[in-house]
Amino acid sequence: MRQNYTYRGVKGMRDVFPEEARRYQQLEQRARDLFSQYGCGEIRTPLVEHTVLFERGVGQGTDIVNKEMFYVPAKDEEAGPDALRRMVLRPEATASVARAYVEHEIDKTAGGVQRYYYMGPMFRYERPQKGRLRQFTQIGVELLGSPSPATDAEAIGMLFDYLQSLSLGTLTLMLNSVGCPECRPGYIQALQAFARLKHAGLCEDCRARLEKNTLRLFDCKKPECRAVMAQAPNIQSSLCAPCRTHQDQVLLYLTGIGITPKLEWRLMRGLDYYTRTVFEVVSENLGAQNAVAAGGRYDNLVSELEGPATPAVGWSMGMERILELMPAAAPVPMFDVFVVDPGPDTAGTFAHVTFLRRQGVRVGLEHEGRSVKALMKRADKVGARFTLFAGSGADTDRIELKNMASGEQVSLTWDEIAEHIRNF
RNA sequence: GUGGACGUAGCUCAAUUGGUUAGAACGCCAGGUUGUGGUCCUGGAUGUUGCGGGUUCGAGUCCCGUCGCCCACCCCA
Repeated sequence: MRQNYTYRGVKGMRDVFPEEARRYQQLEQRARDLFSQYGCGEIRTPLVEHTVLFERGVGQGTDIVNKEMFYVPAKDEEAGPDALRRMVLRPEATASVARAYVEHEIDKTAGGVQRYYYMGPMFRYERPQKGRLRQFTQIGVELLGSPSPATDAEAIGMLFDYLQSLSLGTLTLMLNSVGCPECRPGYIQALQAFARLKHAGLCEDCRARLEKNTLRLFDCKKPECRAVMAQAPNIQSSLCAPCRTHQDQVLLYLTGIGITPKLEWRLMRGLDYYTRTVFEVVSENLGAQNAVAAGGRYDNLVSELEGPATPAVGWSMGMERILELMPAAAPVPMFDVFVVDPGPDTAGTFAHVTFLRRQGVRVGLEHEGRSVKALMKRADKVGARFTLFAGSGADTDRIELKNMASGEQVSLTWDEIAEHIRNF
């Protein structure tokens, strides 16, 4: 990698070359196939949104909004109120999906539960480290319009099935409930009361969290704090009856499809919009950034965004983190046939090759006029199953087609080649 | 934003207590008689040792700065 390069790419943003891009494509394909089985259709929302969407949707107090946004400067001539001139690169997509749902009045035009999946880049201005980039890719699912615990289970089931099909090593699915506006405030108060009593045993960061983001007290990694928090009041016993029932039902549905999440009462979420069910999938092989996917129910987000009361549930996963866990697949050959034509005049060969390509054959052809030996090496290196000797005197009707594995060589006309390869 | 490591050919690494033309494997390129690969053999190319400054007779080796990258914190996918 060149250092000190004047035109280098932006920090925390990667270039993906074909070999790796193929891995992304496989994940995407698998997602499209599976999610469509669940009746989900793809939704594509813009990479740029008004800042206020995330301030309102994700939450004013969250780090994502406070320090991780990529701002997009507005042009001077852009008119409108201030709020609509401030724009950012999206840090996540749930708020965008909810926004689109409201903006297009989907509840009126479509009716029923809306089931979407999305995939694409997200942007967060953070210091890069293992498993964390400034531009990263998420695949996510959002199911809007259903309050049913079965929908929670369905969303989790999709995620589970997806990850299961990728052989990623040991993954742990953790689940919890963060309650609702009815029962959560009471719990937070109880938690605060507890933490104030234990104030002396908490680290500096946690003392700050205590006031600003009480639920996040559980996220501290310091052993002292963890020890203290292990004694903290359990949100599970503070849940109101409807939340309690909801969770029981989710677990019941999950059990029915063979999924038994680990109930983790300390699991909270960093985004404000979650209600009731929250879950997270972690791997032990990812270093500090160990979450592969996370999500939950957000019954109030749509109405927060001036939409109709619309309960919803969804999740998203980080493709790069999944890729990190996936063993690199064996490289696939780029070509069926590689053409050996040392030149110098290759116009005829070029035309024939195009003829083959138009028949769907993947043909490799170099125009640099290298030696036969060099071209053969290349053919071998790129894994072509066949080589085709063209050019010079014998370029009229019959050309030689060599099977690279067996060494067999046959003489064919250009018209016969495509079929010969297809039948192999 | 905070802390800690690291930065030598395309890649992975080496270079005695600072000492003279900075090396190796792999990869790449070219050959090994006449247009046929994978193995083997021979030969070849590439580095302003990230950049800038300092100490020194002399620095890839030490010091400072800077940029980059990595890991961790914070936080999260």
